Amino acid sequence: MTTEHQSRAGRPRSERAEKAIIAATLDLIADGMGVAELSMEAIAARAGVGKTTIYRRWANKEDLVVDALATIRHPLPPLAGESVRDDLVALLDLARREAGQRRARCAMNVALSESDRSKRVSERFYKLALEPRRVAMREVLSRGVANGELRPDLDVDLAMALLTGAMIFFNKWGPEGDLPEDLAERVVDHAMAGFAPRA
Amino acid sequence: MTTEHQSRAGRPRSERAEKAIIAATLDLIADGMGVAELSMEAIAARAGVGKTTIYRRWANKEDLVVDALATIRHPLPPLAGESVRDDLVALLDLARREAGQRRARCAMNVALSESDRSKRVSERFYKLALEPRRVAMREVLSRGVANGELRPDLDVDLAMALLTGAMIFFNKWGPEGDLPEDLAERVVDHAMAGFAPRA
Amino acid sequence: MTTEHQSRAGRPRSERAEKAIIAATLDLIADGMGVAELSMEAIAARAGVGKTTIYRRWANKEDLVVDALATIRHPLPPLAGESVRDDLVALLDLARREAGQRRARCAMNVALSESDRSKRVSERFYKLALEPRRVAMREVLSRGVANGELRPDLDVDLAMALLTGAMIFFNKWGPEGDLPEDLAERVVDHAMAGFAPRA
Amino acid sequence: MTTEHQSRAGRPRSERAEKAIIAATLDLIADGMGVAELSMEAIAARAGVGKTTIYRRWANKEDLVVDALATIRHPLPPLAGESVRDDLVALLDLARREAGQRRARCAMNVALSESDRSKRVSERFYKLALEPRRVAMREVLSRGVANGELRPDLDVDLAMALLTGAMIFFNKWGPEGDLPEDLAERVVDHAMAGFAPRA
DNA sequence: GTATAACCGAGACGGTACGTCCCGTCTTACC
DNA sequence: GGTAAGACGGGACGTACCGTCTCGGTTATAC
Repeated sequence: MTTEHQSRAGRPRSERAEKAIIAATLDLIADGMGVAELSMEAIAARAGVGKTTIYRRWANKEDLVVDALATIRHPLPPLAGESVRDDLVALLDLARREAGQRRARCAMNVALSESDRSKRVSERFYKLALEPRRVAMREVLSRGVANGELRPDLDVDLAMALLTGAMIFFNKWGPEGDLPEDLAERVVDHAMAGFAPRA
Repeated sequence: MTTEHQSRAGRPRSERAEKAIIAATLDLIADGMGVAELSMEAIAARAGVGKTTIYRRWANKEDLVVDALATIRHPLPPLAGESVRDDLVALLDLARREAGQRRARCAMNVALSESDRSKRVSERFYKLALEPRRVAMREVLSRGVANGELRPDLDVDLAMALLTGAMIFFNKWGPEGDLPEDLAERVVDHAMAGFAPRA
Repeated sequence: MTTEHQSRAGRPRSERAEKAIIAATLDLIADGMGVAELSMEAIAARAGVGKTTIYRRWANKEDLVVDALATIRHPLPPLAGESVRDDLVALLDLARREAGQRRARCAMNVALSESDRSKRVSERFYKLALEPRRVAMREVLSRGVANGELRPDLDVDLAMALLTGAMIFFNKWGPEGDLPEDLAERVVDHAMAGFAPRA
Repeated sequence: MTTEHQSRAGRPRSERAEKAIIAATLDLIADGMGVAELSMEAIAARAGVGKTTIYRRWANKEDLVVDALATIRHPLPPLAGESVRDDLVALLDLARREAGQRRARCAMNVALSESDRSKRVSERFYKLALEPRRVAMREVLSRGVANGELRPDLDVDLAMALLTGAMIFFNKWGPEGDLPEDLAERVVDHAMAGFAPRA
């Protein structure tokens, strides 16, 4: 028998409250607020919750924001695994599509913005949102190197920086409005082919 | 009496104060604050200036930050113009070196972070800091396309995104401490050669 | 089966908890808190008891304080009954000695202080602590009037106010530290003799 | 010329705000609140003032309350100076009349209540409200001793305690409603004559 | 002997007020 | 008229308690 009753003494914390807080936080962030403009009192009010209930779970605003952002699911796209090119396109196209969504976009901004001041925020976000994709991308590239689709001396980290960085750049300073649908394809093709003239 | 000084009546604004304010702002940003955490009262105190003196010149914090960041010089490196590869390396290596400097790094962070919250900050930063380099880079690439160093169907914008994005990426999520000295070279070489196996 | 115990079903209330709560309350009051500063959570913690256990017995802080103060014993001194003067001295000297005790002193303060805010506190205190002494004092004075020790037209209530009031006054605004040992005697002598010059 | 300009740098504090704060405080106290129930936020709101403006002047609620109570004028009654008896009656009758007024009554309660916990409050109140009367009463009694109206060995402090204490007692535990109009006279007469039968 | 019921401690709940910090504005005296 | 100083009304911060509400568990009587 495994009665490993982990429950602590006293009334257990309300799952309902927790969800309401996270939801309120994401709503307010998506409503166009930056992390700094976002107020705990507004979150509490919107969630129908006392401030205490928030501070019992998170020590400060940033911690809450991190966890809230972390709850946004960033599922990996299905990778066919047939060609490196197609898999990379799938991965990058996910980023392109997310750029059009308020929540994901804000999450990215927040993660980028806090990096120097509060390491924890960006590190946490990195772990939860970026890491899985980077792992997937690394596998795709490594596989490519192994099976000869990519050149054997490829610097995988560098290749990832080129691909990911390009998407970040377009996200930030790309053309107004939605990014072109074939952007991911073109980025991958250019990166794989290089700039050199075809021999 | 006809003193022809066009200046308005009264005491002229103190240049000294203005400089002190800008300096204090940059110092505080470099001391690890985000734009939101940065406080006008702290700037005024650090600059030895009344808050009035700040608000007379800038309507709010953001405007001040924009101008402060703008004062950071972002000189272009000398470009030999002999080969596309060398010129690109020179441009990217500047970014690598700046990543080691507190001020420039923080400026970059601020610019990246504020993009949603206050378009003006990141746009202004783009104009002042990135635009000139992008123009230079575009020239280098276009010249390469023209003279056959690069393949004729190269998407120059996309190539710039790959190169710039990689540097931004390393800046943010690269290894701890200074970036390796040959980073720029390796980025350029990989980008130009592509990932495909050498035929 | 007809066990005639009237007690309701279920676990009986813990006498131990009740005593601990009262003790904790008095301790905290004696530690220099006013009724308002006194916190239920501190009482519960000090008593090693859940807040529920307190609120099950008392509806609010005031009720608890009232009951706690009521548990302080205020025994009457033995009255020889031989002379009005000696009996009055005995009664007043009790008050003088109590002024030196933390608990009794604080109880007095609380009773005095809460009179407007919460009538119940001061009324209850009056009933339990002052009333018995006033009854005794009234008897002493009445006996004196009856047996010619005191003048026949003496206003007994007023005489009691003079005597009691003087002790309260010294309690509150008297000299620092313990009151002089002969204070009760002197108060009684002055009150009985009056201020007028001896004929 | 006496340009002893005491003014400090910066904008001077608003007398208007100060008065509004004091008035709001007294209003709320008179509206039946104890010191503890009284809230700074309510005071600020009622006074149309930011909390900062209050805290700039007073460190905490108690300090404010003390000063607010102190502003209640407690003018001395005119003393004819013809007889000790009449002057004492005048002094005590003032206390009787004040007992009927909400504000003065609350002030007294507050002063009494805080004595143990926060010495400052009661000491300050004592200085401002009670001291002047005690000085006056002492003078009256001393004059009486000097000119033979009172007996030469009278303990003036003790006499004052009897008189003042009696009034405090009636204030607290006297009959419901207003005190009888001739109370002061009767207290003084009893105290001066003593309890002893007239020789 | 086993339900059942009221108790117990712990501690989370929605709130209110605290005293602090900073906002962007206003108001002085001085230069 | 510009300047440093600093007060202004306002709003959010994170903390402390309020009095209420669950929890899992204990301890009695009642069946």
